[in-house]
Amino acid sequence: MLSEYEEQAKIFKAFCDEKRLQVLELLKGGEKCACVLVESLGIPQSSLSYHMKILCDSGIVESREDGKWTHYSISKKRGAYVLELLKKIVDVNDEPS
Amino acid sequence: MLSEYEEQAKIFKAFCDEKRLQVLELLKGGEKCACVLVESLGIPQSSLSYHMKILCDSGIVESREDGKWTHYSISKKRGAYVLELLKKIVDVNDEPS
DNA sequence: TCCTCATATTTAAAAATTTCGATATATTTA
DNA sequence: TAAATATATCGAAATTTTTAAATATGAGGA
Repeated sequence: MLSEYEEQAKIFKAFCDEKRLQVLELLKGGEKCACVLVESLGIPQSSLSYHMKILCDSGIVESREDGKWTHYSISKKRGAYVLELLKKIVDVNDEPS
Repeated sequence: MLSEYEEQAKIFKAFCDEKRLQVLELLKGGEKCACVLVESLGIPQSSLSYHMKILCDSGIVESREDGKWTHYSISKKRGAYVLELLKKIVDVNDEPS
């Protein structure tokens, strides 16, 4: 079981890598198959698979299996959650005047 | 010069480490001196300094020198910027119905 | 000036992450 | 059933990040 900070760190890991940000940009346009992502990023299939695992583990990306294919998409619900989380982190408690 | 994705990845690096999340939590309560942060986190001074550099490089934390002391605080402006950035990343373009 | 204190930087080692070829698994097609 | 295809996983190497002791810098205070 992870501590709260470890949990949060894991979520934000999704966003602190160039390749993963590229994937997210592509998924913004809608669900994509792994084969499309491999092609677009120009990296080996196993490398993409590694990054997709991290994205899915963070919860920001969901996968849907369809026969041989795996389709990935951004989880709107998780996106909203992560936004709220970040808001709590960066919103400073203003000192009472 | 960094690519756009590298730039963004660098910003989010601030949030993907347990120690740095702890620091941010402490800074939520207002500006803190490095000595207070070292004490609270219970890590060597050089380690704190390392993490503070990453936080400052990402822009989310600002430092203010006052004689021997360095005081750190969360940048509200940068916080708002990072929130907007994340919003753009996770907000899916809905398909037209 | 000399000493002490707060912090940054250097350095080397340790740990974690990333890469990518090879292999495994599962599904569709011939 | 055999071959081809899509993807996941393994394993080793490469790279990056993190740690922490040692050292450097620079600002008071004696």
